[in-house]
Amino acid sequence: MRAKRTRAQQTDERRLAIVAAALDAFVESGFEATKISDVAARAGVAKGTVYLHFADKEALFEAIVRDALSPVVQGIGAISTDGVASVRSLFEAFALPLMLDIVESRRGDVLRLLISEGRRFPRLAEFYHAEILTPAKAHIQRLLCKAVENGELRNPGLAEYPLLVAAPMLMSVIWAGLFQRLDPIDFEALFRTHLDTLFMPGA
Amino acid sequence: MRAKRTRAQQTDERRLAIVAAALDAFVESGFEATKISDVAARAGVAKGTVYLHFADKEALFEAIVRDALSPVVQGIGAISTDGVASVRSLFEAFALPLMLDIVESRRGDVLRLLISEGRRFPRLAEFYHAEILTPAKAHIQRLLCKAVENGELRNPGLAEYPLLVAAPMLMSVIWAGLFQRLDPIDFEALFRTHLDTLFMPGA
DNA sequence: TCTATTTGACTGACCAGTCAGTCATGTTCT
DNA sequence: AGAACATGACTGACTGGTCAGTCAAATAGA
Repeated sequence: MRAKRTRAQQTDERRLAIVAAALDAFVESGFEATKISDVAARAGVAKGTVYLHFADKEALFEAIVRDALSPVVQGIGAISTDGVASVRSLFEAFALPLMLDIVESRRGDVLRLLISEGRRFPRLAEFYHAEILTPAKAHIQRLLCKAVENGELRNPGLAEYPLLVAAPMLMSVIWAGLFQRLDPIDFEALFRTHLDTLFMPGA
Repeated sequence: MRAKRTRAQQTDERRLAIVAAALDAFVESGFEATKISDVAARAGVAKGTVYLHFADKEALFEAIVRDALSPVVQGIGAISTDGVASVRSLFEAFALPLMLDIVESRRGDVLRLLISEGRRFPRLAEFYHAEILTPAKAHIQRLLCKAVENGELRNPGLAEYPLLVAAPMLMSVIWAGLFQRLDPIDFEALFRTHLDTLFMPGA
């Protein structure tokens, strides 16, 4: 039994199929090496159809990266610091699963894609910086300041460099993409050791 | 006054010119987008000449990355731990300048290139892993063990994860490539804060 | 029927890699 | 020494193939 669909719905579905196919293809091959005909084939659509939805290859690329990243933008402010015993427990409860998800999921692929192609797409780098990095930095910084208040941080100066807290995640994403098959790493243990380094012992 | 050159010398010079030009071109545009004709033009040489020295575009790419990375291999074992007061001072004396050099020099460009193209060139990823990462990891680990003996490390468990020590460098390289122009970072201060986090205070 | 949507063959530009020919350099002979 | 010859490094026009983007024709919905 086949559900009836309006034309508008079909069009939307096609667009989503194209976006999903394009994400796979770009992640797999990078921008230059990805063929629009291949994206179309994966989406079960003719090449021309891709051009009904996106002006050109660059527009398609930027659209899928923005789409994939937008949910992250939403989630960044979600963690509340109110009435929480320790900042470390917050990190363990939220940052650790988030990191493991990013490293192992499609989001990690997108991050790698951005790192690889960012220089050729400065607008994308700007978008990422403005919409994700800056809020994320501010959020981490807020948490770190709270941790300093609580006397949880071994090095209070860390509050000025939230990027140092995030660096192991970036490294893990890159490692997962390039070396995990040669030399597997236990990312969870790595991240826990990182927390042990940041926070006072015996909390 | 023009020095006389033998044929062999001229050939060598041309080869070097091609390698240098190719490095610039690949760093600037990535593997796919780089045109051999452009490499040739930059080297002041005809396109065919490039193919007298390198079998194809991939061979040229691998050659320049290996060439650029080999000096790093040499230098890794050079730091001695004998009769040094503190491991931290060793890091400050050697690792900090090394890191600043990598972040700001051509070596950083090559590292970014490797991160971007590594998935498409597994042999290169393997080479980098075997010749650089593994020895570097072992070396850092040796230093960390010594630091544990000295009671210098705030978190002795860190000795199991030398990558955590290197993560800020990787992050800096990526930041330098993508965001430094939007949002400059003082890499030296960042790295010093990193050291403050790793080592006991008041050393 | 008539219109909006989709299709895929087609075009034009582009580029990796080739190869027949050139010529500077090095070698041998007188 | 100097002329005649041999070498092979270098050149760049050319080939074969690829692919982004177009558009006239086919198709499916209203």
